[in-house]
Amino acid sequence: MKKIRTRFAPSPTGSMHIGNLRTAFYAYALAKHEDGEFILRVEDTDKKREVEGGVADIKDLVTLFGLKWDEFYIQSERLALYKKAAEDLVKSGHAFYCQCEAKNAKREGFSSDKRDRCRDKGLTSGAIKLKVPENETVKFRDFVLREEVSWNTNVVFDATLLKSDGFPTYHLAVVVDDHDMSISHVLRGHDWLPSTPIHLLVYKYLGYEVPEIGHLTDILDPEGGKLSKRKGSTSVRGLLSEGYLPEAIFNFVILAGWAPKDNRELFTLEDFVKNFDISGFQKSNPIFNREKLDWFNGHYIRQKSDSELLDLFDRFLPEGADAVKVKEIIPLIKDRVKKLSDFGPFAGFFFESPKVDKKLLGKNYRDHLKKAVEAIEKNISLDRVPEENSYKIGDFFMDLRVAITGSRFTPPINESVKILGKEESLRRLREVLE
RNA sequence: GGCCUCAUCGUCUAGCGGUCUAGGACACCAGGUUCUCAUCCUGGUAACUUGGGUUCGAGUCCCAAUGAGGUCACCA
Repeated sequence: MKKIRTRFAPSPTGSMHIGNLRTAFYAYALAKHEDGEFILRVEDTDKKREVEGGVADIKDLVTLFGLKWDEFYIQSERLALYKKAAEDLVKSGHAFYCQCEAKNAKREGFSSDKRDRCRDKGLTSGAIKLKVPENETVKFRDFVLREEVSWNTNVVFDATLLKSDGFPTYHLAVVVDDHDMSISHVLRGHDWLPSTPIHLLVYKYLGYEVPEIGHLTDILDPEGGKLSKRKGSTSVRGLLSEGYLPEAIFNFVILAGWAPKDNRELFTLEDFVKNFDISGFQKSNPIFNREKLDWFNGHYIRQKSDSELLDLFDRFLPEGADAVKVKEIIPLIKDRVKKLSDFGPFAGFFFESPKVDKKLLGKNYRDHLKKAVEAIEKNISLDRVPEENSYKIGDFFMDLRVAITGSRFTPPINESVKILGKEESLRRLREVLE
């Protein structure tokens, strides 16, 4: 059987989106499940949109999520290849030079002209465009949709293959590279489906064998439409900086658009590769569900050891927080946080004296707190105070909680007082009693 | 608007002609554990878009309508 070779081909044009990352996971699993090869290819053919450090960022992220590429390519270093292919197409009569001004899609809206004016001018320089034939049928079987998709070439436009600056467009580069790199399965976003007939024609005219091609679903925004960077953070970097673990992002994202036969929910990359099956691909677009991501994140946080968490929380700690104290706090908040950035909301009171809203206190709070002060001064367990004074346990601890932390929802208050220390605890109680 | 794709609980999904009085997960609700919150454990509410076919039999196959998404650049 032919070796499976897939590629992840992002553009260094901005921060990576979770949809792109998901494509990488799928492509990786598709190859590795069959002991195939995974190739990383940077598609930097639009020099206007390229961002500084984009390539390094892609490599960093792919590595962070545990994907190892077997080969690495950068399209801007392969320009001669594309130029040759484009010129070959002109020679064989399937492409032509064009010197028209670039169209501005934003201004013209949807275009109706499929055929280019330069088609038969016999120009010998400029951009190179595909000469699309009239009234032919092009088709392929999509391995994700498991369905044949076809077009009449009358609806396909004379796409630009080589720009006048010598760089290829996606349409040319993707075909030339996938062939040159012996890619067996092309996996890409749904948004590429409408331009597939262009690629099919290029494959045909270049005499290349067409690989398996599959189009993935788009992850949708809860408001409807494609995920946009404006609504919520959907860039991978953004999620990471909010305190989501790579394990959680991975698990969440692979399950948006793919599902195992046995309803299993928890996957590591290794599990995913092992269980991967093409028939698990979904056909309809999933909606980005923050609650489920939060659940995965909480789950994976709880899987971590306290010392691992100490490192993980590092970026989210208040100014000057010392490691010894943080280490004591971690067991108390581990079951409570959904994101690493929740450290502040749950444990901020350890580092900064809270403003206590007296309205949160019960009517007997003065008695409760006085007795608590006495107990702490004498090093007596706070657990004994309610029974010795016939206080309702819940009421006593709630007043103590509010006085110490300023909130009704906190980690266990007894342990918190111990971590906070005798001095500081007494200081806070007395301040409320003043 | 043309073309393309899709359609099971609120969300992610299982289901690939009879085993579906439709299963799981998140969320939600209720109960238990508990000094609060949370974790954890129990239980519960909740779905086959509509209309035609095909078939002994349709969530599962076909067609249409409707709805949703994508695309129509010398961007990817």
